[in-house]
Amino acid sequence: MPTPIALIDCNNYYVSCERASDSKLIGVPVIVLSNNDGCAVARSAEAKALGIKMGDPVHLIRDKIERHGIRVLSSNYTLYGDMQRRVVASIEDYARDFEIYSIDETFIDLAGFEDRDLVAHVRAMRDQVLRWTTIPTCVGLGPTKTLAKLGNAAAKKNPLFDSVADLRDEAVRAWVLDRFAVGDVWGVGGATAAKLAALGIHTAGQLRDMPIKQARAMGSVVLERLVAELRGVPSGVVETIEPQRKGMAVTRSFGTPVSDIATLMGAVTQYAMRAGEKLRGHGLVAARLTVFFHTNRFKPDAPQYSASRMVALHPMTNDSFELVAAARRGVEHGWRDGYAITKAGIMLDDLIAAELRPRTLFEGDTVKRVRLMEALDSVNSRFGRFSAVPATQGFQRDWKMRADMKSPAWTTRIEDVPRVRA
DNA sequence: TCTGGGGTCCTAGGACCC
DNA sequence: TCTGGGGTCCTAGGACCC
Repeated sequence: MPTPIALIDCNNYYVSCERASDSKLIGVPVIVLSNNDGCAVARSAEAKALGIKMGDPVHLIRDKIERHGIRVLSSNYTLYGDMQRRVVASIEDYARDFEIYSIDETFIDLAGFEDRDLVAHVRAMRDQVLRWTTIPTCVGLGPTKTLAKLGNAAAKKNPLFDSVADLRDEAVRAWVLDRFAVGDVWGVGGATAAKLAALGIHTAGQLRDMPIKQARAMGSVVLERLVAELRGVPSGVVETIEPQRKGMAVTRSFGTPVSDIATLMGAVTQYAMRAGEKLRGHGLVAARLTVFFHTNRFKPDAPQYSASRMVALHPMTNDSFELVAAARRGVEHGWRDGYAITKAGIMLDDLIAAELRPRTLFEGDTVKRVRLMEALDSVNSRFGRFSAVPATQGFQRDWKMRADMKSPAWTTRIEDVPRVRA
């Protein structure tokens, strides 16, 4: 019998975080938007009931928002990150090992707790999260990660479960799988769901019963493992040590389109500066940088253009100015006049720990540059991001993304902490 | 009349996730 | 006017080598 695994997942996470700080948002329909205020990425139960879907572009649901008085917020990642820390702290007593899977989900390895009533155990855990953070959660229990995830989804959807579904129980598991759409299974996306449908496979139960060889032929080892997991045979474990990161990106859509190279250079310079800061924050160096930019793909009638240029970084580096120089070279090579660019980004690949980086013969004075970067980071951390920037970044940032309805940094900036009148 | 087989490394692109 | 950002993993195919 495999070790039981639990998945705890916060309900409507971004909305719940906003409600933790502003009680006026409780009981009314609320949505939180993606970066650039583009689409709805979190919805309260009330907003879901009004038919707002995940990923709905906000400009297409304007009338609904006004008609029902839906509260709309820009995303506030500082707040969500800080709240995550608090959620994890509330879980710690209930698990010896866990894997933080995303900003609102954690897998828990329940090895060593098997002699307990695990349903009571996870109920106590979610009570603790609620008490300490006000954030409601659901929990799925199962012999594999896929089944824990599926149980979590069932607990969310079906009120019968009262927020906790235990799929270790064979009868419960079979009942849930037969009613669970195959496209909602973790790891089955649109492309795979379409192929499965052509074979008459529409439920998680049918996928579980698919011949393993056929699964392999259709969706390679990925689908093969998935079928095994649905049968209760683990093919992945709870990863308790954080893996070495392989790549890193800073990409943004523009608030208004950009049609001249100087402005694009300004934006890309800022992204490269930020990418350098992220690299140093993780103690890493990169071996290559890719810069890309493109026009608006949602407007097929407008002239389309897309460029992507890879630049090798040798020696490997996390020096912001080297990254900026590489990125600017890439933009120069890829630029064409006459297009309205709406998005650009920097990607860094082949990362390794800075102290493991290979040395080269002609490095110059790296000590000075390292100290310069340290000074830059400390200025920006003390006086706010982008206090010290290269002039090439420009001062007119007309392209910067929209975030018109962002809540204050309630929990992380002293001026924003709410006051309570005595 | 006849033109190998097998291995590694790298990259691009697809699919999926939250 | 207006459609996010940041990741992972896998495979196919080309280049190269002996």
